[in-house]
Amino acid sequence: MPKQARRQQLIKATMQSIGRNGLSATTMADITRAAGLSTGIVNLHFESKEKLLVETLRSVANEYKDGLDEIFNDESISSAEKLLAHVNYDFSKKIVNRNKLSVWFAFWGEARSRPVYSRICAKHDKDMASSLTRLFTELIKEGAYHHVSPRNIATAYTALADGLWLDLLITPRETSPEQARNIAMDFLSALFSKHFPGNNGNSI
Amino acid sequence: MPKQARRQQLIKATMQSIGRNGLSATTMADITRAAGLSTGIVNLHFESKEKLLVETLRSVANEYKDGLDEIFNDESISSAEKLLAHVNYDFSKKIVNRNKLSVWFAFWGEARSRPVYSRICAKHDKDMASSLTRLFTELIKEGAYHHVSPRNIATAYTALADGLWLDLLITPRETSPEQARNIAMDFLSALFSKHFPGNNGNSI
Amino acid sequence: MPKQARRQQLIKATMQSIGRNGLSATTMADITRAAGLSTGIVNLHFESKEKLLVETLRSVANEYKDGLDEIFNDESISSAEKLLAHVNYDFSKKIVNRNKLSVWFAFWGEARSRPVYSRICAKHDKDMASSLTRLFTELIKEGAYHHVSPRNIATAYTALADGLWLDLLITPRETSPEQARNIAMDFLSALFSKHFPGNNGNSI
Amino acid sequence: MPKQARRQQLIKATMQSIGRNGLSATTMADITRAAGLSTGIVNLHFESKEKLLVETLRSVANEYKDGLDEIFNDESISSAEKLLAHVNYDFSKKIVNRNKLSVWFAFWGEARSRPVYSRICAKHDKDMASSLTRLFTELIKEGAYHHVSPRNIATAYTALADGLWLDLLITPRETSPEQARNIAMDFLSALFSKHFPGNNGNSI
DNA sequence: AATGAATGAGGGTTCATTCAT
DNA sequence: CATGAATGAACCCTCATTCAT
Repeated sequence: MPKQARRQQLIKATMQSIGRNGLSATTMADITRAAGLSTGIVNLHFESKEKLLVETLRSVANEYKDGLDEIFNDESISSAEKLLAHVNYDFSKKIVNRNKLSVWFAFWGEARSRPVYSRICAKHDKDMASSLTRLFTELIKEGAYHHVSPRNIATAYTALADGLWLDLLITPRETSPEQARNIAMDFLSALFSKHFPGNNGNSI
Repeated sequence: MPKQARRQQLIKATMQSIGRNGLSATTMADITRAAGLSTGIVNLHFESKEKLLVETLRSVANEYKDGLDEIFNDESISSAEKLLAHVNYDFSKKIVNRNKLSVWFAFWGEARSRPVYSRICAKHDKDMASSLTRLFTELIKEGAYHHVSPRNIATAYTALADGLWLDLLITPRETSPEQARNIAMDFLSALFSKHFPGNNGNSI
Repeated sequence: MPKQARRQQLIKATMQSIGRNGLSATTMADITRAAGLSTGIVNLHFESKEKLLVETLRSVANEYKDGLDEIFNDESISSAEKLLAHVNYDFSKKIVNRNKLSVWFAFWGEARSRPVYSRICAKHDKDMASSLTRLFTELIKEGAYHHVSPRNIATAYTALADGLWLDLLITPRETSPEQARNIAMDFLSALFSKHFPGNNGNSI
Repeated sequence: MPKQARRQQLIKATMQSIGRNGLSATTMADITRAAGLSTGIVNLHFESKEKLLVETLRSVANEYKDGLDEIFNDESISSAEKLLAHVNYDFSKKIVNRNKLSVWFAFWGEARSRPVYSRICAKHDKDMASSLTRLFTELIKEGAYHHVSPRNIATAYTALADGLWLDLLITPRETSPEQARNIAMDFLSALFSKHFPGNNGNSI
């Protein structure tokens, strides 16, 4: 089995275990069992548990970013359409699932005391913010006058999405991805009513 | 020393350790050292580490709720003023500090796989949501016509605040509590321009 | 149980295990089992296995040195008598036994690649050499003319004793402590026939 | 590559690793890396690590013995000259070097608890002792009257040489092979002044 | 013959918990 | 009540060995 595939297999098993047991209760034995492999395999491919965890975080972050980049780089659609695609993406099955959300919150919980996690999360946030800011800047150029800076709108949208993810993670019975998506769209409608007029009321 | 005081002392030490070391690296020894007490003291007063952790989460949640209740129950101020006070409270020194934010995110990260944490967080969210919903309902009654349901506005605001807390936790150098507060106010201004006209642009 | 006594107990158990199993096959489990204590006890009292091993080496070295110091400091006997006592000591039951000899050779075998061991052994050798040199110097002063320097005689005696210990360790059936002692005495007789005339032939 | 050459290559790599890292820290990976070969190679040629180690000890012992046999079997020189050659050999570059001394002491340290090592060392000692005894017997026959038995002189010389090797291994900065050789010669001079008159004082 | 990815028993260490003082 | 020495299960990691290639 190719080296990269093995690493990916182990990262996937790690995400499963974090999803099922939480980060603090995730043991090497859990991970290797989930992968159907032997005890020593992680140290063979990642040197240590810690490095596997870091790669797992990086993997989730990169996967998220890659999906967004596809949207951002699509030159056939307008900025508003990109934003719409962004929201749909943020609350799609690919992103909103127990394992991946668990990974995000697990590492956010530890980030403050682990510089490595912190750096990865911070860089990710920065990347996301600058892409979104560009988008909002263009929307405003297109005539959507607004007194709030594009940068702050970007921060607000990201915060809103993260907060909605929390609801989806903790109270999945009371919040559906669909509802969360509509709430996010209502936020955009409130700010850019010309670009997103149609969603009004959907989130109810 | 009175029993309750000792328990409070240990809960405080736990918060400090979670703030400094993260939940997964917080040991009983860390906690008792931070409290200046001996090894066995936690098991004496809380039976187990797990129960101390649960009480710590409960303590942070209750403290937050108590502060809000004071605002909600203040009959001398209007709904709009209550909302303003709420926002100010959410980003005040009392709430936004390393230790307490660390506790929130630490337990959110583990909540999915620990029913006890999940239940506490879910109940807390529900309480907050219903108070906020009532507030937004009244604002709308007061003439702020809006097509989004009060319930969803409450969810959105809470999500926004949680997401901003994440920024304050992970990138404290790039986000100040003041900025976060202003972003939250901009959100309310966008929805309730009549009640909150003044903040426009402050968040820039 | 007093802290020092516990440490001594563990050092003794370590010596036993090194004597029985060799250094490389000595596990923490062996040591704690030999001491009749639990798994974690070594890390509680010595922090790590490595530190326990170092303390074990130091203990054997110090015990040897203490015994010799008693002889060296005894002002009621002559230099020649001290030397005689030294030889008797070197091949006495207190020094020549499986456990202690095993410790010496185990650490000598690892010394070259472990600076900590090396330093301890080197310091010990230096101390022994200077004491012995003083003794030989006095013997020569007392009229035992000799063309070999006292320092070199000391080195030679120490080397001879160490080498005889090796025989006692590896071929205990073919070499008795008594024989080894006599061979060492023959060596001294050859160099200081006036002081040690009587042993001639005993070693046969 | 011929089978014997490969085995020799691995034995050499083992000696290097024992010299550099010590026996207890010598892993199969160290050995195969030092040999520039792959992981499984040792088990292919030696079945197990243990057997490779035994062969390494045997190799060092045999090499030492072969060199001595050349001296013993040289019929063109006298017994005294053989003894002189023996001493020179014992402290020559071929014998006194980090790797080989490390091997000797490493296995001596483990010999007591490993019958295989013990047997090899004991046999080696016995062989050496009998050759040396023969030599000393002849020297005594040649008129060097001595009251100590040839056997014991042999034992003493061997012990002295081993002990000097220890100095060379542990405190190489304070003892040179040259000095050690001279000390050994002084020992022989003291016993056989007629045969070895010249070294007097060299060791100073 | 040689490789090196994979295995898994066994190692040292940590740490929540206990209990005699 | 409070202490802290002692316990031992469970953790992560190492490394000799195997075997498909």
